[in-house]
Amino acid sequence: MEIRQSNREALFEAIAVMGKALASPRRLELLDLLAQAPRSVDDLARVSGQSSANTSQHLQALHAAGLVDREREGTRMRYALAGERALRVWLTLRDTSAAQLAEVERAARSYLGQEVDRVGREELVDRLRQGDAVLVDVRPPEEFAAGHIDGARSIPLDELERRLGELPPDLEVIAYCRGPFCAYAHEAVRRLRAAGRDASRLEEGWPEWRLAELEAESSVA
Amino acid sequence: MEIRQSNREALFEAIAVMGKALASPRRLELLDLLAQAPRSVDDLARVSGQSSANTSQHLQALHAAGLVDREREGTRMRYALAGERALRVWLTLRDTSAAQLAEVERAARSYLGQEVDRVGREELVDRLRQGDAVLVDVRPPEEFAAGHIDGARSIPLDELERRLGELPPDLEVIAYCRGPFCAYAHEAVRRLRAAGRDASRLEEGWPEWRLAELEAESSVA
DNA sequence: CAAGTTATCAATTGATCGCTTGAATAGTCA
DNA sequence: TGACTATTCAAGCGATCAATTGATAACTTG
Repeated sequence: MEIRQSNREALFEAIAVMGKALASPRRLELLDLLAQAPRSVDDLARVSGQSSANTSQHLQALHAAGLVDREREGTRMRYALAGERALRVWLTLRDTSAAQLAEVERAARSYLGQEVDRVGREELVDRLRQGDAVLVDVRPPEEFAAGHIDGARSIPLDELERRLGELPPDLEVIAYCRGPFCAYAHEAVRRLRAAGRDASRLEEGWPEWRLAELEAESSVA
Repeated sequence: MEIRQSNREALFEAIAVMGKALASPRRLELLDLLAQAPRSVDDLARVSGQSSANTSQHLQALHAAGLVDREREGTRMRYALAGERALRVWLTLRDTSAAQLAEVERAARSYLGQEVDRVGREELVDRLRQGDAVLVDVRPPEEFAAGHIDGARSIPLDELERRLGELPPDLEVIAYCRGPFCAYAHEAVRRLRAAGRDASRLEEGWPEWRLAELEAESSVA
């Protein structure tokens, strides 16, 4: 009886190991970055503006919680999200907190700036099939290289104005980035509009698209 | 630029509010109980073996994180899981930790005892349609009253032997309980087998069944 | 092998968390 | 109104956590 109870406690304690990993804003930021592409420790440290030592510690915590994998690559360590499951945990937490906590909504709106026109997944597919829109991935090129929506072309946000000429002038531009809480696509649409182009953003980003693909595959199989 | 950064940090901090709520084994246990049925504070305190004050504090933390709702009911406060979203967060965390962390698997096996035959959702539906099995909910009656699988009959675990006669002797008994990490159905099957009955357990419990129903509804709509 | 890079470790500090205890509050019912 | 119950509050203590700093270890390249 006593044994039963301690086993039960041990079970919740073991689950809480993963919960604890989700309790720090820094670690969530690392998960968010890793959802785009695998990266090295000090790459992540630089992008997230933290010290290497601190970043390394957080990555080890995420690893111990089963949320990220790691692999030596010569002199550096390559960290990556631990598969579809880890991605689903992060997106579920993010979306649920956005739905349930007014403060998340508020912080997101404040970070993203003025809202712009947006299209959903099905509308995007239709538009591309009809050929009256072009899909642009405005994330940094390494992230595009690590994976992107089929049919997208890569124009990082900071090259957008310079490379406007590459975009067929008669087509609407649909931009996407890291996800619904990433400011890149919003900013891209605002700049495209300022340049006189017809533009809108895809509601979701690459991680959401990819998870949907993975889930569609496994439900077929 | 600075403003942008602080907004971005604020966003992750706001999301981490929900993450922090998932960082304590006690709170996870409360979520697990609330996934079965709404309950009052000291009901939860009694069932989870904690002091009322401590339980109340944890429930307030879960409430502040948007994971549980509460409502006054006369002299007591009725806490309930905050809808489908909160349920999905908890089940996702639980299942992902079980898949990714060996320690969770180990703790679960140790808590559940010897494995018994099990059937999946589709098999259950087939068997019930064919009429060669009877579905039994072995959870406490309050939980059955708060919601159960359509077609199930309620026989709480501690009344099982006494009420064996209620079960048609020529049918296999399929038992279910709070979920895959609840020991009731396992124990019920072992006792039924010991009594000479053909028995197996449903792989999932009521919360998983309910979430699947809710998701099916919303994907149709 | 030596120099340089990348990652981790170890020790420390201040902050936060978890739980207990005892008191205060809100609501019910005789 | 007064006794009673359920819940919350407030203070306090020990444990854990987050971040910094400086040192160490692992690996590559010249």
